[in-house]
Amino acid sequence: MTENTQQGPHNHHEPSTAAPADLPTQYAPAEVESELYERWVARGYFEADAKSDKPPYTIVIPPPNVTGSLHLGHAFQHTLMDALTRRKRMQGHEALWLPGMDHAGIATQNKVEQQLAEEGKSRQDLGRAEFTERVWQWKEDYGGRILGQMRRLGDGVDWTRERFTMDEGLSRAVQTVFKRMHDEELIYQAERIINWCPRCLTAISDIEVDYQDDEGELVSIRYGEGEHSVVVATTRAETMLGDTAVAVHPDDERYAHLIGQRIKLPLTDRDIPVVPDVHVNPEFGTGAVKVTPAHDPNDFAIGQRHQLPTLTVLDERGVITAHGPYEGLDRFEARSAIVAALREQGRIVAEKRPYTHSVGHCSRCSTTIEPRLSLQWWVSVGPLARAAGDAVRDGRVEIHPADLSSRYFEWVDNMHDWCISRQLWWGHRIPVWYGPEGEVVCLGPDEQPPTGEGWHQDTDVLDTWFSSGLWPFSTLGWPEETADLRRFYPTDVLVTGYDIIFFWVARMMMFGLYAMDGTPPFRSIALTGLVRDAHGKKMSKSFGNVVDPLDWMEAYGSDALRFTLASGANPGTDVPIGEDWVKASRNFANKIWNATRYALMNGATVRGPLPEPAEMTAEDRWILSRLGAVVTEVDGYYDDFQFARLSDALYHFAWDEVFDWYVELTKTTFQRGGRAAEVSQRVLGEVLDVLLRLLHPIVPFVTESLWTTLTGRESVVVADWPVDSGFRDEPAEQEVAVLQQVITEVRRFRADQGLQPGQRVPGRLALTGTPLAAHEEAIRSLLRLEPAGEDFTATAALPVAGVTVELDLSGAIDVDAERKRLTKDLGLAEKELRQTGAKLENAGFLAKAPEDVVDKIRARRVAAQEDITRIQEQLERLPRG
RNA sequence: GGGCGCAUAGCUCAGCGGUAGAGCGCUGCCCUUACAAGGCAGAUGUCACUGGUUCGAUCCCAGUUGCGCCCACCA
Repeated sequence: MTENTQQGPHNHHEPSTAAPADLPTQYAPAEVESELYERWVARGYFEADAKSDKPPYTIVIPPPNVTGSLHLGHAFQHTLMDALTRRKRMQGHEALWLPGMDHAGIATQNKVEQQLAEEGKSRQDLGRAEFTERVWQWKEDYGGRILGQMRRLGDGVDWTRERFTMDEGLSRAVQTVFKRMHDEELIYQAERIINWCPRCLTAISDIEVDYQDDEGELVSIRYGEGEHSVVVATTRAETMLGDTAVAVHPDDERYAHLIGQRIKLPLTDRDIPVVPDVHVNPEFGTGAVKVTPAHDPNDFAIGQRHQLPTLTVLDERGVITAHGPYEGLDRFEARSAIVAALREQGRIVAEKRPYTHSVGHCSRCSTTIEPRLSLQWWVSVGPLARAAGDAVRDGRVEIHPADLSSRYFEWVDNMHDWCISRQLWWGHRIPVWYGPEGEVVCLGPDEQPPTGEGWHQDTDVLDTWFSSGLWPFSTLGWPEETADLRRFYPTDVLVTGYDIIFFWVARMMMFGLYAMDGTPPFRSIALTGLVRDAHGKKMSKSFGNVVDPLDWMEAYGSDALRFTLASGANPGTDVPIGEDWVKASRNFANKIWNATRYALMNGATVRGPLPEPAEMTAEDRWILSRLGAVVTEVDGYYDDFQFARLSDALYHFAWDEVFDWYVELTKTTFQRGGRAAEVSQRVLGEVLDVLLRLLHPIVPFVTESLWTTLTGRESVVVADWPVDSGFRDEPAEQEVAVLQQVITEVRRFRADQGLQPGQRVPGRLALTGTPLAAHEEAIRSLLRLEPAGEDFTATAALPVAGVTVELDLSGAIDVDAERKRLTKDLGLAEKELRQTGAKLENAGFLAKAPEDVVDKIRARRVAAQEDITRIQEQLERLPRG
């Protein structure tokens, strides 16, 4: 903790012990949330102290793009990360949740270029320096938007440690890693076929290419003449201008006579060789393939095997550069023009036919990718990827849920070298300088560039994921040996989507292991699914089902959104969300609000020691017993990132057990007053105190408002996380279970009889000698039973679990309704009797089933028999209709 | 082409060898002095299909069908 939370001006008690009556009857989130958040920040609750002696707990945020705004996916992951850090902070850890943003090279550059285009300008018009200046300005203007949204969500991040992938410290980290890897030849320059986006005008890596099935046309073209001819098939006819061979399978007898021969390439004055290559599939098409080494990765490989020349015929914008009639045509125009010309020459042997094939598109702008031969920088991933795989394989890093680790392995075990250079202007410039004599110098962060004529820096920048990959340690000060780095690295858990395993997770693993001497960047990886709409459909602009989380937060409160997201968070699975569900969560928050308000009005308190169990009623002991169990249950779920289950457990415990049953059962105790009331008031205070603390990480705002009011203390943010008291009371739990059963049964009877819920009915309770004797008053109150008068004649008797309840309905009983209900129940009980009987007569079952299961079946049979007897008695007692 | 996952109430999803669960929705009654954003009671399922293992299968195994996702150098 920082000085803010220690003794000091901020430590005074807020005037938070408002009289309960002052609390409005409905929770109004919008009014309190932002105020509470700013108070937390001002008090420094979220600031981590590297010098503290508490055990550290660290999460670095997946840095959102500066260009972006908060979408539901962020809100979802942030809710989980916030809950994890808030809980650990309450558990006494030095919890650091480190925020920041990613410069998002290509995405941001595109955005600013779009803006320029609206002004009729291009980045070239501005020049590199002015353009990057403009991007920085843009970042200043819009980049902080998402940070404001994070505050709205309640993200308890340490704002004093906010980082940006392009800030100075992170740039030093980038340069340091680059130089070290360059010197160790893990980074190298090579000319290869890369994925080129003719619109973004840059290379992109394999995973930045989205493949879609596109309708293309497969045309078959005859190369050469007569005996010396061969038919090839292609979907990219325009690349034929760059063909430097035709390849056939070496064993393909159809073409044996051509191997080693040269044939005429149509539309050109060139002859190209026919080469044998085992990678040609004789079954596909004609079994002969045109080879364009400069414009196709496979062809490039064939070219290398046969020392074929590479002939570039398309420029960076996808325009034909080959001399001749097609020069200057766009690749798609050239395609039609060339097919037309070939047809005219009678070289199209089979008419072109529709052909669906997978075509790569730029993931940033959807432009069709053009494979292109060019000189780029690469990371040699072999040893790094192996280490990244091993760290998970040997258990140093755990992936949750475990079955998604196969996706991780699939990637790291088959990784190709990573193209890291981008022909962009926005990003970390490659720290390599070229001299006039062909010198190549890679510089570290403190080294001065060479001076003198003819020296120039590489013009490319690094893939944005290069700096993201350093995030877990660069944000903590690396390469400096900072206190933060020593204290908070490695981080405890990475919370991110399974869709980003390749882009980010694997790369952080590689870089972390490499730069931090084999220490993986996190202990656990908690993978989340994607947020989808209420029908499980992907949210996308084209569907029109995208929701701005701010809208829902404004309407229902941040807590409601957070609780909804947490409730849907089953590890690694997608989360559907709809407005109705957020409403339901808002209702839950309101329920918490009102239940606490009621409790305060009835004297619930946290003051003084908890009374001895001997002084408590059964319901007091029951709810405390359940409370302890819930604490342990919730802790278990946190350990496995089971947010849906812990939310569900808390929801039902709070609403069903505490708010419905316990609160209702204690009403008569409170009315009666006395010592019993004091005991229950203290118990209710205890239950709410613990419950609000348990709920706080998920719904921080409403719990803060209520907890400070309830306890008069500073803030639940810095309260202790509840510990299971260990108190359990099995008899009390059973007693309350019977009580619930009796009450429910009578209520059902009343409902069936059409009695108004408020209508008082003379009733007689035979409770003496049963465990429920002490509950008579509560039962009478809940069931609206009046004392029976002189002329009481029972017309209905409901024996449940040994308790008999008789009601005098003054002859007004609806016999038909009651007979119908009883007959139905009788049928069910008889069925149960048959089924359990069959089981217990089954020798195999008795021999092999575990004892507790057999006992359970026996108990069920006994219960069924009792039910039958009881129901039959009741049926007999009914007046004839 | 390779790999993975899913099929459970009207909808969205939990569960998982031993009496089918939740939320929302639905039906009926109720503005009961905490809450109508609420209370009480209730209805609703060949747990995709076919076989197998088992005393017992929604759950395990095999196959079928239908969806979804990931990977791949589909000329």
